[in-house]
Amino acid sequence: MEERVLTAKGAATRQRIVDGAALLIREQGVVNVGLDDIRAATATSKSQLFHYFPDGKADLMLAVARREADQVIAEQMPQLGDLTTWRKWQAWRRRVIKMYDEQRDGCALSALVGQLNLGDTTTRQVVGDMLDRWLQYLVDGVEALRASGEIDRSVDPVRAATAILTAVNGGATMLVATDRINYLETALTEAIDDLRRPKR
Amino acid sequence: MEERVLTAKGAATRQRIVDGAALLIREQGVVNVGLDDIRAATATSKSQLFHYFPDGKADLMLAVARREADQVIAEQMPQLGDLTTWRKWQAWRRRVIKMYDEQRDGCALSALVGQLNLGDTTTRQVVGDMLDRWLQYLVDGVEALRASGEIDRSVDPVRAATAILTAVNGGATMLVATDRINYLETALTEAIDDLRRPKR
DNA sequence: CGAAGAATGGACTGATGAGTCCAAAGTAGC
DNA sequence: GCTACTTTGGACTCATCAGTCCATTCTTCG
Repeated sequence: MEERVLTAKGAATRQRIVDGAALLIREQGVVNVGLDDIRAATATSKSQLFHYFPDGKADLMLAVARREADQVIAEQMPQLGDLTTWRKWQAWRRRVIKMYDEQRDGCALSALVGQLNLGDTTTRQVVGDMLDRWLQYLVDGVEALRASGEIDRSVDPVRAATAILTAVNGGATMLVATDRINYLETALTEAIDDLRRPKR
Repeated sequence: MEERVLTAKGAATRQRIVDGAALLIREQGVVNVGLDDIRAATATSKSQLFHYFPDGKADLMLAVARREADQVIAEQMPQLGDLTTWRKWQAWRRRVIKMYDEQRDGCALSALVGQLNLGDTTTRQVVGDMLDRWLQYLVDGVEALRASGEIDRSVDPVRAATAILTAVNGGATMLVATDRINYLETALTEAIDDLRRPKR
């Protein structure tokens, strides 16, 4: 739980390990990355790995999970944080699609989600928190559109935001599974366009 | 590639292995299931595993993948195959939500998708085919609604079906990742309800 | 029956990979 | 520059697990 006392050098090494591990895992998947691979890729020794992550691989994987979860949000900025007009929503949409299209090898989220051990509550927490933050940005965005009158009053911001978030995640999952981007593209576009369709 | 000559007994054993492996994997994830576990759970011997799956674990995993892919479709029947009225769409929707809600431990699809090795083209093919079939049922359903005038002519069946399929997959992924069903419930409901909202 | 081939049992091998350990090198503050 | 602590190197252990091999028991069918 408690972080040990780390010197600047130590902190840098720790970070190097997490970053290197994250990269390897994106490229090859959790299963195919061993501590020795990480060691080699980050120019460290076995003892360093266990020095900075006393509980071993699980510990390190959790650190990677946290890093990647933050990354997922960070990659969408600044657009995600400023969904105040229809035009900006479109910019975010394009950004997301482009983002996943480019790094189709390694969607950080999917690598995380897909390969977590069933019942791993800590990782679940990390992912859950990330999704909460993500959802909140979307809710804020929908509310902004509603406030400015760009979409109908009858739109429920939380429900709409949830639908959009799910479209992104579903699209990303299917992208990884099938290497086809069209699910993401279509579903996200439809979900956003639906904001402008009047409810009945 | 070619199946060997199997006696009835042999075929039964093979099936027992695939079924047992599938169950174990749903419960514990691919990573935590070894050939010895499968051997124990199915009352078989090592030589049997390699007799029926000459290429070893990868071979067996592929058989499991195929089985599970079929299962995903089969579990939604007969509703999925007869989405001809609005009422039937609702029945299917409830069915899907209930299905995932109950077996939240082991969504066959997610277990598959999440844990496949990156770049495993054969598994990708299996998943891709399954999604194609699934999508086709949805497209047929949307077209039926359109033909009967229950929804607007302007609805694009393929796009709408894609959005719905993505909602299910995204919801399922997030269910596994967070143990929360609400993403699936909300996103699927919204995606289906959007069918009835007039385009502009 | 009686061979040919299918099905089964289970010991054995070899590789891999997580985690341990101790000793050495660096660093900080007094 | 001395002591306490952090950081680093890397060999070693031990368990796990996929895959091999051969011997034995069934089945089928002429």
